[in-house]
Amino acid sequence: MPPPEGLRERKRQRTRAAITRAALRLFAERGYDAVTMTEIAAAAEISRATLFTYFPSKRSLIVDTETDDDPARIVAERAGGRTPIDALRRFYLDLAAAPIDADAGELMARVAVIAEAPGLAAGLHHHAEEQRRALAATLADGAEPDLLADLLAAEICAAIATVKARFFRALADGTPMADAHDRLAAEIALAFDLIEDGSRRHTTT
Amino acid sequence: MPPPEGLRERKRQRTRAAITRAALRLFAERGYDAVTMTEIAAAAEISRATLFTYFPSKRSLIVDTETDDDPARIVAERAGGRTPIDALRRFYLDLAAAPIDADAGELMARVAVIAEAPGLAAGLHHHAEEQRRALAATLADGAEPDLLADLLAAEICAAIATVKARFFRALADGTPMADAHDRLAAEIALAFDLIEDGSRRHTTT
DNA sequence: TCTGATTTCGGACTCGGTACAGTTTTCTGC
DNA sequence: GCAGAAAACTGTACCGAGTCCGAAATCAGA
Repeated sequence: MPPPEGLRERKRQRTRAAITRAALRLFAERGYDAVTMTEIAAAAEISRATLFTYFPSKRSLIVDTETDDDPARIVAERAGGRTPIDALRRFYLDLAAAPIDADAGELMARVAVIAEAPGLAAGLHHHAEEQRRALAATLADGAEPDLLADLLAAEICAAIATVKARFFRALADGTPMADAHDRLAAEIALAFDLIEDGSRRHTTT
Repeated sequence: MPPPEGLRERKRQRTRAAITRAALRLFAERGYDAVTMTEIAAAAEISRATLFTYFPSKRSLIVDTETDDDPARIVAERAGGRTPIDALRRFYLDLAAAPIDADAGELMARVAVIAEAPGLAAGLHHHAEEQRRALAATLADGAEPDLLADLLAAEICAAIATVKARFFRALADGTPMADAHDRLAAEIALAFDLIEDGSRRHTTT
């Protein structure tokens, strides 16, 4: 269905696009916290109530959860004989190897907004916390996670978040996409090496 | 100054105590999210505006930041010749060995409230995030942290948070303080071993 | 007791988010 | 093409956290 079916759906997607466009523009102009939902609704030419049917929260306007890597799922669906960490390492290396398909300009705008929104990290961490919990449960095969599962899940999620943050930070600071992309793969490899081999192998201090 | 100086100061401390008492009671009765600041003010017999001069946010009513372990400080002030991880391991083992001095009943009430407050983790993570950033900077000797410093800081903070969470979870679930306390030391030791030696040494999968 | 500084107070305000009833638009079956 | 069901949109009223302000009460020092 190349035309996405129905006029209703088409309109809806157009409205949705108008909202994100307006929001991103306002955020870029004045910063996340200085823009109100009422203003975004006005800029997108819809009512405030309607805005909340498209996006359940202000945060959801920039934190797209569609492109969602879910560590727990990756571990649960790993090929036989492969360790959880190996599966995760491979997945994220593949992810880093793939080209960025999204609109680079829009992505950069998002990154820039997120990079200097102080009140935004909390929401991201909430999402990360759920992923961590799920990963711990998966590592424990669904049972109540023991200490090792909890620790491993926490370390893995923390490492992934760290590498991601460094990637986006680099982009926001002006590093060309190609360079940041290259570095990303190397950093992912080191992150997983550190988890598997321990810090003793990787530090001199 | 055994009488803390001045009638004003005495009154202030009494009011502060009344607020925390009222808040903790209400939270325990109905849960964190179901209690409003207006209700707390009424229960403490002060005005809502005054309540906000004693506690700047609802969260601050239960998250006492006074007993504050700061990893960055611990690393920065470690004895010469000791590695950062060693310093942290020792500090947290000592912390676990020390008896709990605070009022056990009130502490348990706090823990119980926090354990089932869904909208509370965000604030805690914000604090944790600042600690993580500070630790990374300290590990990098104040310079812009490289990947290794970022990863180590993230893993350490994640591990500490995990062990703490398991401890409080156990208490909230009814584990006697003595048992939870014993387990705490063992879990801290394993957490730091895992960071130093890597997961390969500690898992069979 | 008078004066000046703090504290407290009530109330109005902002902003994110929810609830709802009523209207418009689109879809579907005839 | 039309009637009615379904969905989307709107305005408005509401809630709770948090801020701000002017006025009143309270305290400290002389």
